[in-house]
Amino acid sequence: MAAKKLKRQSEQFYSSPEPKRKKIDQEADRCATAFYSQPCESLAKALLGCTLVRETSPTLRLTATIVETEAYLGGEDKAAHSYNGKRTPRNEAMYMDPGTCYVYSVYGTHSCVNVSSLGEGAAVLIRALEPVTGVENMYTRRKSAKKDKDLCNGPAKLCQALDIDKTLNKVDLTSCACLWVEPRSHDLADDDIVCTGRVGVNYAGTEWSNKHLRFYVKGNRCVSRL
DNA sequence: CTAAGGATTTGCT
DNA sequence: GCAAATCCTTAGA
Repeated sequence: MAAKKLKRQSEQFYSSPEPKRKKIDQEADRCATAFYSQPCESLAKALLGCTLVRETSPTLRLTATIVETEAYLGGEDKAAHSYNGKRTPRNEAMYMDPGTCYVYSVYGTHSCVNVSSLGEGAAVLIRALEPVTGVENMYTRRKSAKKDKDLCNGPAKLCQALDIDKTLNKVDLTSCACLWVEPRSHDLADDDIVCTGRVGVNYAGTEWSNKHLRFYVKGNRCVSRL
């Protein structure tokens, strides 16, 4: 009986457009609204060590550990797309509920993925992952990657590896059935988190590019740069 | 180091 | 409306 119901739900689920899919059963472990509802810097650090899960088909699940993030605060933060409360069609997701996915394209060909946090226009950029499952499939999209650590060691690389593009903009990570985050399976001490200036934001001036709003797991081979 | 690349925004007419 | 400048990057000299 239950199995039949689940099968029907599953069929409905996979026949609807991917970004619109809602979860059909209890995920074993998925970060919920309470997790995302924390200040940007705090969420950026909390995401380290968590698992980003991307289901691209009924039979293919890609997972990778988050090892590098950056906080974009909105308001005074000149590096943020939402600087000074600016709203555009592009950055709407930054103002949506905590746990909303913000995917934007940069330099034309590349996508980057962020997670909305608590605060107006505040979001966390995911900069690097350590691949865990579905590695072979990642290589099919990451043509130039020679080693596993090259698959996801950059914000646009990870999007390509996990097949994340703008069709996933504005999805709710707490309910989307094809993309979500799972909590840390192991503890991560504060001592193992390195804080530095953010990458690629020199246009914002030294004050904001040097602020320690970039976080990565100390010693991890998959971070985008030293 | 530089070129590529196209979506997005801005600043005009 | 259209043209120009900008860009949270990557791959490959």
